[in-house]
Amino acid sequence: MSSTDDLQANARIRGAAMDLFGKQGIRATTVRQIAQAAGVSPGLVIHHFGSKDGLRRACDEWMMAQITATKTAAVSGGGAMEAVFRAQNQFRPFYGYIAASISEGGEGADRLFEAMRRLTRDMFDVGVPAGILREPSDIDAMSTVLVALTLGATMLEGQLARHLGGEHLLDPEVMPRYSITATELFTYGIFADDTMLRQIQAAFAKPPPDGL
Amino acid sequence: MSSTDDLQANARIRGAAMDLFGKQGIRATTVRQIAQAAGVSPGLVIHHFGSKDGLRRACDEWMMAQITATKTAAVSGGGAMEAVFRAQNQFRPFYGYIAASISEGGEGADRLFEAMRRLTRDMFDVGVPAGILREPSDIDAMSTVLVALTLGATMLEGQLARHLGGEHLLDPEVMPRYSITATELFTYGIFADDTMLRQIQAAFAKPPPDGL
DNA sequence: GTCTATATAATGATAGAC
DNA sequence: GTCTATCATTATATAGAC
Repeated sequence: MSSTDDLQANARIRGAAMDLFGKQGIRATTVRQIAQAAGVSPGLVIHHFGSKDGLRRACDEWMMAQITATKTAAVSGGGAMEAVFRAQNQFRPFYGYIAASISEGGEGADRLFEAMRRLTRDMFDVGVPAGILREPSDIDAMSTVLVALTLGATMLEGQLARHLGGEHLLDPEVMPRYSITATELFTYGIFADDTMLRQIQAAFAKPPPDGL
Repeated sequence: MSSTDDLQANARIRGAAMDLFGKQGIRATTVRQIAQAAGVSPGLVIHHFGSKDGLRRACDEWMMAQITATKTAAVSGGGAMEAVFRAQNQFRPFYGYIAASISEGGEGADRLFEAMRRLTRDMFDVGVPAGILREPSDIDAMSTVLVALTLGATMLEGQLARHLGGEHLLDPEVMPRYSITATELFTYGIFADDTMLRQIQAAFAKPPPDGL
């Protein structure tokens, strides 16, 4: 019982921390706020995790465990592409925390970004042979850029949602408009043809004629 | 002379603030750090701007002035599309600050995001008739999403650059790979065809069959 | 395990000399 | 205009009772 209660308080504190870290940023979130949200005293938070940074590390490790566990399940199960998409959606509630943790740096940030990049790369490895995704010319770079764009947009969720007619990305007025627009962008791009792409490829292929 | 020196110190402080705000975030940056970077005492920073928040407001206002000034120049000058692209590039060094200011909220954040969104929308208004850009089905949503994606990626510059083989986005090893990949994404998208787009459009067009 | 103090460090802001 | 010294506030972390 006591060990069960312990685990519950532990999990409640971690959950509250990930929620607030994701919404306000890690530095902007105080131990007192976390304690209040979890319904415990500030002292208990430190008692369990040693320090605020220890709590943050615990959040990173929990998140990593979720990602690796899901990846294993996705690979072993049937319907590979659906599983990969499901994995992406499954983590959307945590995008806020992931983005905050990565953007504020620290030890776990690199591993967390790498895990997300791997997840996205797996999506290409499965989706290209399946005929769902086109093959990027630089699959590692494309995975990296996609993760940065997706996580980055999460950090600006408030502005995004406000301009799309709501408060949060998951609001019923906002979500359709965002999903359709993002999918349209990832289907057709924004350029009418490949003129710009060839210009940029050419510009970087040879040493520039003059400065810059 | 004295007034000239005053302006110089003022500008130096503001410049140091925008640099550090952009790199570390506003909350994470201390008045002492800004003072040291600008080569002045912490007291002088407060003396000139009243408070840390006053300094931040001054940065927002300076940034807004730059954007509006450039917009005017771009519209009045010839070669509209080139001017718009030039405007986008001109602000890249400040993307870090813009993203930080917007993501940490406050008074100026909304105006700043709106200014960037207008700038991007103008790009479509000029680029679509010119045959350079395809017409999005929801041009306001597309402008908003593009700004969020672009600014958001800036916040993760460190990770982006690290995976692309360098330290900063502007490094000579990193920039070509990033530019080409991003342009490829914005030219071809990632999907092989419009299957996914039609699925999502259909899913949101009618009330979902069951929960969610 | 959990709470209530309390100690300590860092930060934004002020006051007054030059 | 600029600096040094200081204050007041806030936040993390500790200590000890229950």
